[in-house]
Amino acid sequence: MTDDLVLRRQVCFALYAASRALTDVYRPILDEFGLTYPQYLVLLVLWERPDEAPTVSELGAELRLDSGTLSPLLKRLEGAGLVVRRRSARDERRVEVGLTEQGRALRERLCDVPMRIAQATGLGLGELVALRDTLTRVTDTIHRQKEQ
Amino acid sequence: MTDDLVLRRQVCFALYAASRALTDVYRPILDEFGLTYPQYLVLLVLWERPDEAPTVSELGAELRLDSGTLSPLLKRLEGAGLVVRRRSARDERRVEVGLTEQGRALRERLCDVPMRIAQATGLGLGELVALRDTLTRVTDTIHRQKEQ
DNA sequence: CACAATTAAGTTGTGCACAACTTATCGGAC
DNA sequence: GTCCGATAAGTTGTGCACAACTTAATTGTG
Repeated sequence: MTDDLVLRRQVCFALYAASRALTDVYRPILDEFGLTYPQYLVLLVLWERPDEAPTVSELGAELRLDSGTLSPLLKRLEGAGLVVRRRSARDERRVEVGLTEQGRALRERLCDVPMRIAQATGLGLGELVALRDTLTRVTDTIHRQKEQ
Repeated sequence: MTDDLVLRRQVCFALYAASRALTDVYRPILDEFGLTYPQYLVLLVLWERPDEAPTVSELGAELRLDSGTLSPLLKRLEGAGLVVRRRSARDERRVEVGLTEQGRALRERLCDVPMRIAQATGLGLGELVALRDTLTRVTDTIHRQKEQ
């Protein structure tokens, strides 16, 4: 019963440790491009819809990050010349984030990253898909509870 | 093929998102005790062997955190009166971390936390164990690769 | 014993995350 | 048109993570 407090038994620690371990795999790869993992995530969203120029809020909804995290991160991506920010014409509160030519071009240079990461996990494709779906289900369950 | 770059397909994002979502569940619970999640993890290790007073390095090996993270964290736990740090007698380089009476007592007040977290995931016990084991396997695989 | 290499903890600097707050704009009720 | 509440982004402050470095103690080798 109080054995529940043992570190190795806890899913949460396994999750926390695995998340950091995977980020460790990303780090040297992304370092070559001067990117951090959260910056890479922002680029992933932008690459998915290269002509939409989502707002900061829309990026945040996708990644579940708020402006307190995204504003300085986007400023750094802009400083690196990968992204442009511009106030929306019809709603001056919004800031639209678009890719520069350089940011667009980076996509092809990073397209083999997911495969390299998948290999590092040591899991098969089926296991990876199952793991992803379980984790997504957990995340969605938690967020659904939070909204009530 | 380049669809591999889609955010929702990536295990890593699922992992990153799930880890943060679970920390969100912990936050209000641990807040009542003035703890953060990493601080709680340190206490978990200390509760497991309450009479050993592990060194900073030993804590770090267990949690995979370095002194750059642990030193200030332990200083805060000491400030909160939950932990004491003392230089080892036989090796003055080492710092041993022990529980105070207050830190020891906290264990009982937090013993129902794992169950509350498990419920928030929406997963059954079997799924939780399977998830934990898969994640632990991934983490171990990555760390084994890193050592070579 | 001397001293170079190693080890342990701490410090500094950068970049997330997130809470709490501020500023500016927008939309609706009147 | 005016004002009030809501919304969007940014700012500030705290606490991780982690790289790179510093300081101090210890170990190993000649």
